[in-house]
Amino acid sequence: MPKPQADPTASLGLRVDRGSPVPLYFQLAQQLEAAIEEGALSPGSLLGNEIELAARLGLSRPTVRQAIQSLVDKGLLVRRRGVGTQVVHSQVRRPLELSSLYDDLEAAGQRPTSLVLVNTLVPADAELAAVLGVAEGDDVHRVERLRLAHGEPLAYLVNHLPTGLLDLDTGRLETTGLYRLLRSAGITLHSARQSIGARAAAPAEAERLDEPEGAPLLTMERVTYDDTGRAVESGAHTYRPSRYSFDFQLLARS
Amino acid sequence: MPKPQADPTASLGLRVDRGSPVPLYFQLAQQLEAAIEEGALSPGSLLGNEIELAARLGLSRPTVRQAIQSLVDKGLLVRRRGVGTQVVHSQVRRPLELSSLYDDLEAAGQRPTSLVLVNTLVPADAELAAVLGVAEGDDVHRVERLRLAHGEPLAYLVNHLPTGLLDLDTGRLETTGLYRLLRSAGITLHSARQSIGARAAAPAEAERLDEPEGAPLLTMERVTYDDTGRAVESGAHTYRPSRYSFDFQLLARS
DNA sequence: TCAATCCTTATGTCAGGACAATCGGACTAC
DNA sequence: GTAGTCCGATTGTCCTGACATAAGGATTGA
Repeated sequence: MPKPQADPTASLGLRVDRGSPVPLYFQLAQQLEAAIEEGALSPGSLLGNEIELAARLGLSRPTVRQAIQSLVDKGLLVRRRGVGTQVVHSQVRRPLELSSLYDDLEAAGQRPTSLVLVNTLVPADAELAAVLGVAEGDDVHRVERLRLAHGEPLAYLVNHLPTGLLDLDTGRLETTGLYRLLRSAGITLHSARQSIGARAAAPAEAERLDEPEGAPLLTMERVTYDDTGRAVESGAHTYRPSRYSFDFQLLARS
Repeated sequence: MPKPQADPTASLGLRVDRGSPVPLYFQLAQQLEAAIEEGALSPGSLLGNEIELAARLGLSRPTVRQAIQSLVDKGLLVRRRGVGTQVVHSQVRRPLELSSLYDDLEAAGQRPTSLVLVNTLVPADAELAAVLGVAEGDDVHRVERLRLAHGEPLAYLVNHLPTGLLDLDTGRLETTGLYRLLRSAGITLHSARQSIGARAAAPAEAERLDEPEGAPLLTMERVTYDDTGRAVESGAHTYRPSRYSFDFQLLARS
């Protein structure tokens, strides 16, 4: 007896363009992701088997698997051997990214502004030299910024960068994020080591952020590396906890 | 002229056991990872091309690629078309995991202890019912714990769980972490939504954690989902920032 | 009625081959 | 000398085919 088990991908109008330079598996992954995002593939529904899907699209099974796997890695799908592939119905789907505060705020529609307080060269002390991988006493960029949202101070950002990577134009620092500057200088960001904590505001910090002395502050220290393992940035940030918190989603790795 | 360009994987004594039920790509990935970890493959060195490696091990290229890709996903390797595969030389390699505070402390050799203050059933209020996906007024587990390290209070943990998933034995809660209990109950943890912030300690909180009133506290709120998208746990934790911070490594997703 | 066994179905693993795209160095032409 | 071009090396993409493994339901047996 033929099961009337509808394959939800059948009615999606999926198609791939073999003339496009975009890889086939990527085209498929994008279309599936869009379908999930807009609800055309409802959470919890089975996806219909890979073989059929491959046949329907005129693709090979490995290609289809590669597309599906990329969505599994993103946490959108779950595969079960012997059962099928299922749309996970998670509330939020924002993964933890290597993103800058600026981008985060902009995405949240907060219209962030930056005030560059300091943009200069300083000799690296021992600790800074160690994390950035330069010699002690070598010049490094030092940037201090105040990030505002809706005209209110939100965070105080101190960053150090090795010289020679990019030219830190104060004007551009005020209109965009540091990560975006790094990327547009041809640097491939690879990983970052972060530490998030809290402490009481020292007098100078308190004044900068318009908080009372001793108020709790959220702190983040970070070192960012490019794909060669070279440290490209180190930062020490303090946030007003009433205006900012770190929100993100974790995925269980396999 | 033959290039005397030594393939560092040649001298590693790599071998796979076809009789083992462990997938071949996984065996290879483990051996490569071990070699990187112990320094046999030095940071920055090229890995030698996939074709040769496959031939040497008697594997097909897709299998070797799968092994390498898994290490790329972990951030240990970087591939460059036309160049080769390179060991990234990063300082730390701990990824951000879906791990419990208990496991983290244990891994750090801190010998954590737990004090279960409350372990009972309470009716879910509107907010809790919404995040856990139960009806308002339904009974849910409520667990309050104090986590100690070296006899000093470290964190105060409040968790809520739907009923019917597992039996929360107070004794086991004191000797292990909540995540481990969930996993051993056959629940596959899939993702978690986290929010990390800070605030001043209220009088009751301050006393529990042995901090002065108004002291800064690090806070974390979390909802954990299993692979069907069902919420299996929700927690509100407060940490003493002098004793704990969130340390982790982020990877740029492709 | 209940438990063990078989069967179907789907994903997981692996092989071997082909061609394209890209990087970097060497070579060439101006 | 300098810029453009070619070329070899290596990974990226894609194909076909095969068998293994696990999950779940159906069947069969006590």
